Amino acid sequence: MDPCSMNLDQIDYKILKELQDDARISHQELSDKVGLSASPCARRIRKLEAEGYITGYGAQIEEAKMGFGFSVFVSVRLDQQVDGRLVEFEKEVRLCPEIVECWLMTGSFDYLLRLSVESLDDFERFLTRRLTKIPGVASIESSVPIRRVKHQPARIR
Amino acid sequence: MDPCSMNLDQIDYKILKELQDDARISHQELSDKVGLSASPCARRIRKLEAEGYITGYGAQIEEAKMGFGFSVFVSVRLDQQVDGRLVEFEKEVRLCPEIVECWLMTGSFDYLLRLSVESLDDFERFLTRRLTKIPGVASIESSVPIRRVKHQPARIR
DNA sequence: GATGAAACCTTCACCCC
DNA sequence: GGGGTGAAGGTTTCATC
Repeated sequence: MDPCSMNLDQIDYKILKELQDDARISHQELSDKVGLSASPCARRIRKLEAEGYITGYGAQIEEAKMGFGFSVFVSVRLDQQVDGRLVEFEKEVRLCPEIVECWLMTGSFDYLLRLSVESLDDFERFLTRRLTKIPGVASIESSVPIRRVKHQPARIR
Repeated sequence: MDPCSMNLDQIDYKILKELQDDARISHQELSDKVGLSASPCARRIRKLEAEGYITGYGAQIEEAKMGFGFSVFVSVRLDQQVDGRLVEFEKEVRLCPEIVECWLMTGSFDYLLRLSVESLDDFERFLTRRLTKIPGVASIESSVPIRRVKHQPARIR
């Protein structure tokens, strides 16, 4: 399952946690926090990147400030569970900027989406003009969140 | 709604997009991409940070490599919708490392959680020993995803 | 918005345990 | 094998235009 697994120690986990919180921390400051000097600290980071533990570094953008403060969860069921339908649907999903997250689910074989839109009006427009027009979409169920209580990008041991 | 809104132009949006993809890009390279020189580019970044458009920078960690490659969505309904119950539940949520995401939902007034666990066994343990033990939890419904089709941290105009 | 100098950070070869 | 040191090169920052 894990072709290139190396054994991480407590220092590695600490480095990952610190970098998850602040990707722009300097090697020097980071090395102080984890109890190492800058050079071996940098070496460990490079190794974590090369082995795929760290996949990238991203700026966290405030969606609400972008004008997309309104999220909606949408469950979508397709009328046929054939592979072609899934491929076609997923292709459309990737093209919609409103869909910020999409999961293929077991069970009733449908998709869970999170949309990021400006308003309820905006959501309705997207629903009627775009989502329902995708071939194979059989039924749609929406849930509106009040607020995000917790959000942790990834769990670290 | 937006106390400190400044008008962003196309260059600002481009800067945000580039930084979302690669927070560690140098000001020099970024300035080339957006058609500016390094110094005004850095000024814009500082402004975007100060005004709250950029809330931070984070390393992206591969959960699967951490041993938590298994996600489960869980819908939780509480037996009472009184404020105290919500506060208590949310306090527990923040303490559980397995819960990586939590939304308070409208409608049936419950929570949508995403768990990050090692395995189905691990999930069952968490469910029976911890989640069902939280006071006020009336019912739980789980959905297991097959894979994440799309994941965009935040939508940018 | 651009330039250039000072301060800072990253990187690498090298040494040590 | 992994950790420390120091010098070279690159990057950020700031005053200035």
